[in-house]
Amino acid sequence: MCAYDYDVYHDCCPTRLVLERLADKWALLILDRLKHGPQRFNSLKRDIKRVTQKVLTQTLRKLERDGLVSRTVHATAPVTVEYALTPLGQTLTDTVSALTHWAELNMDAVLAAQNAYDSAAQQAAAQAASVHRMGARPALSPASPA
Amino acid sequence: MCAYDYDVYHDCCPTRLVLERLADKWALLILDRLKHGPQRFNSLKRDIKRVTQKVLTQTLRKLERDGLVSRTVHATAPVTVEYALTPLGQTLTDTVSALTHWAELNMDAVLAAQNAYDSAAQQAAAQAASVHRMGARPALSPASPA
DNA sequence: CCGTATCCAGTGGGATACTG
DNA sequence: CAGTATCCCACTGGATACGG
Repeated sequence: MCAYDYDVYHDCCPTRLVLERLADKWALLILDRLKHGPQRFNSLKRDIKRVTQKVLTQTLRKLERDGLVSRTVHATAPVTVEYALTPLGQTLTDTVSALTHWAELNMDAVLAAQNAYDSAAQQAAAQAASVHRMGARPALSPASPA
Repeated sequence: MCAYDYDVYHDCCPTRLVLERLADKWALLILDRLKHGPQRFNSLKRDIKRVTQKVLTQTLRKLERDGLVSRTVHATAPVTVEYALTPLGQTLTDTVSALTHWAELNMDAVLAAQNAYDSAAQQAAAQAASVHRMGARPALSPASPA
């Protein structure tokens, strides 16, 4: 994961470094929340369900390091920290929106495909068992026929 | 990772299920390669540097299960398998292209931001050490000054 | 050629407790 | 409020070997 491990990447396009950073569930979710304006730490934590402080902090640091998100500390009574998209980060909002939009639109189709795949795999497994002739792939989650 | 663990997600939008699948380095890379037309297994393996068979197979299975990629076995002498985007998968190509395109365009900016962040963190750490007054965040990779 | 099976090290990330 | 620190386990994904 070390960004300086360049010789590991000498044989492929360096955009993969950036892609790896973007290919992160939490980063995408944070970027998505930040589209709607600056957010405080706990606000993000509440918005993005089921994320722990540790992971949220880690991800925000990575995004800050990559110049996508800015971190502003307000020296108020109880310290207040605001996270916002940098200009660079804002150039990503359209793409992230496209991704989340696609997810919303096609969620049903994906779920249906999963069900079809699983039931097909299940039948194949059952058949292989009854005929007692192996050859069927176990698939991802065979939903054990018990 | 179980897709049926719905109660885990009852308090957030279910698109996250789809997003989690998409937020995968290898899946993105595969989708990107498949834009250019169907590919055989070993062709993909050669194209996508530094991916192991196991991981490539796993990722392809996930994509197949989600209905984004089709798997066609040709019963030739040495078995031949072709992977291609399904119609559903093709609706994602534009978004994936946008992502990789962004990565290419802004790679330099990201790298520059990383350097700036690291050197700033390094200076802060050094200063904190000399003044012997703690308070600086260790940052991600402080590039130990030692 | 296209996988699957097994082993195993590394790490992501959850739970929890503590600070400024 | 906004973190940091620690423990620790589950899972990722690499290497290797074998099978259809």
